[in-house]
Amino acid sequence: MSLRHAILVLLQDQEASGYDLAREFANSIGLVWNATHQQIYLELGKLNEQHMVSYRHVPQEGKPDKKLYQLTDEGREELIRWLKKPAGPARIRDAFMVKVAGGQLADTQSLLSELEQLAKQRRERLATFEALAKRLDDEGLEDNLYNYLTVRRGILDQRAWLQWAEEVRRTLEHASVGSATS
Amino acid sequence: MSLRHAILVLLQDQEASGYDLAREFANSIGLVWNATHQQIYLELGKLNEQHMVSYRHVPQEGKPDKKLYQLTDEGREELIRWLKKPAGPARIRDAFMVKVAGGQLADTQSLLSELEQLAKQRRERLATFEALAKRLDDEGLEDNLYNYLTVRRGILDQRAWLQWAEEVRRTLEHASVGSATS
DNA sequence: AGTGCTTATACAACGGATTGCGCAGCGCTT
DNA sequence: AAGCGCTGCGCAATCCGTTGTATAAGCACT
Repeated sequence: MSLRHAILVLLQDQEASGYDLAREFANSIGLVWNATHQQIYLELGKLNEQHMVSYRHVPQEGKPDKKLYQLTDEGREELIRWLKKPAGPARIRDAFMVKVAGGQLADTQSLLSELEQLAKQRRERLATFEALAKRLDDEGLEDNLYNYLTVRRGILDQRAWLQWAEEVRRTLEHASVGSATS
Repeated sequence: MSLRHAILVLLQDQEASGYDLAREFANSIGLVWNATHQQIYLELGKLNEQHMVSYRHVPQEGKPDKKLYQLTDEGREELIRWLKKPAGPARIRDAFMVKVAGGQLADTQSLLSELEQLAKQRRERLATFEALAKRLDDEGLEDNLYNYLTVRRGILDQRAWLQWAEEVRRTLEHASVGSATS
C-alpha cells in the first residue's frame, strides 16, 4: 500500500506532473515499484485531497495544460513517518520465470528467443544505469548518495540477470544438441 | 493474471494439496511469484470448476482431510498454450528500495539495521538454494534442468543483492562518519 | 490448563490494481 | 489526408490481492 510513498519520494527532489511521474515509474523507480498512469493520477488526486501534495496549474502552448505537484510539509512528515516503519516484504510477479520453471512443456527455441529479447532490454537498461551512475559520481556523490545507491542496485541486478541468461543459453543449447543426437 | 499458470507448473511435477502449494510459494517459486493460501485455495477452486485440475479427497487421522490436486489433460494443454505466448512484464513492489531512494529523510542507523536484517534472510535463502542446487546436480541435471535453472536464478539474485548491501553498508558508514566529523 | 504452532480448508469484506475507454492537440511520417 | 506517436489528463468496471475471521485436531511447551 505504498505507491503513495513512492510518489512522495519522487516529489521530494523536484516538482513534477503526473505524466513526469509516469515516465519515472517506467524507468528508474519502475525497477523497484511499478505503476501505470491511471494509478498515478488517481493517487495524486487522493494525496491532494489529504493535503500531502499541492499543485499549480501550468498552461502550455501546443501541449495540454499540466499540473505540477509538489510536496507539502504534511506530505514530508507523512513520508518521514513511513520511513521509520519497517518496510513490508517485497512482492514480485515475474511471468517469464514461471515459464522457465515450466520449461519442460515449452518449446526450447521460443524460450531461448524470448530470453534473448529480454537480455537485449536488460543490456540497454544496464548501459543507461551505468551512464547515470557515472554522471552522479561526477556531480559529487554527497548530494546524490541515495539516488546513486538505487542506481547501483539496478546495475547489479541487470548484471546478475544477464549472467544467469548466459548460463541458461549455454545449458539449453547443449541440452537441445544432446537430445537431437540421442 | 497467471497465478493459475504458476499453480499448473507446480502440479506438473506432482500432485499436491493447497497447503503443499502454499509452502512451495513461500519458498522456491515465491521468489518469482508470490501468493497467500487464501489466493491459492480460491484459484484451485476455479481451476477445478474449469476442469484444469481434478482432486481426490484424502482422509487423514489427527489432521484435517486434504484434497490432492493433479493436472488434467485440459490443464496441461492450457499450460502449453500459455507457455507459447510471450510473458507479460515482471512487476515488483519493493518497499525497502523505495525507502532507500528516499533515504535523505530517513535515519541512517535504522536503515542500516533494516538492511542487515534483510541481508540475514538473504544469506539463509542463499544457503538453502545452494544446497538445493547441489542436490539437483547430484541427482542428475537432465531430469531437473528447469528446476535447476530456476534455483540458479535465485542464487545469482541473492548474491547480487548481498553484494549491493555490502556496498551500501560501506558507503553509509563512511558517510555518517564523514558528516559526524564535519 | 493455557498458549501457540502446524496441518488443512474456506468465506467475506475491503481496498488496491489493471484494463478499457475517452478527450485533445501537435508534429511526423506515409 | 490519414494514421501514428507523444504529451497530458481523467472515469468506470472489473479483477486481483490482502486482511480478518472461522473451524478443527494434534503436538509441544510452560
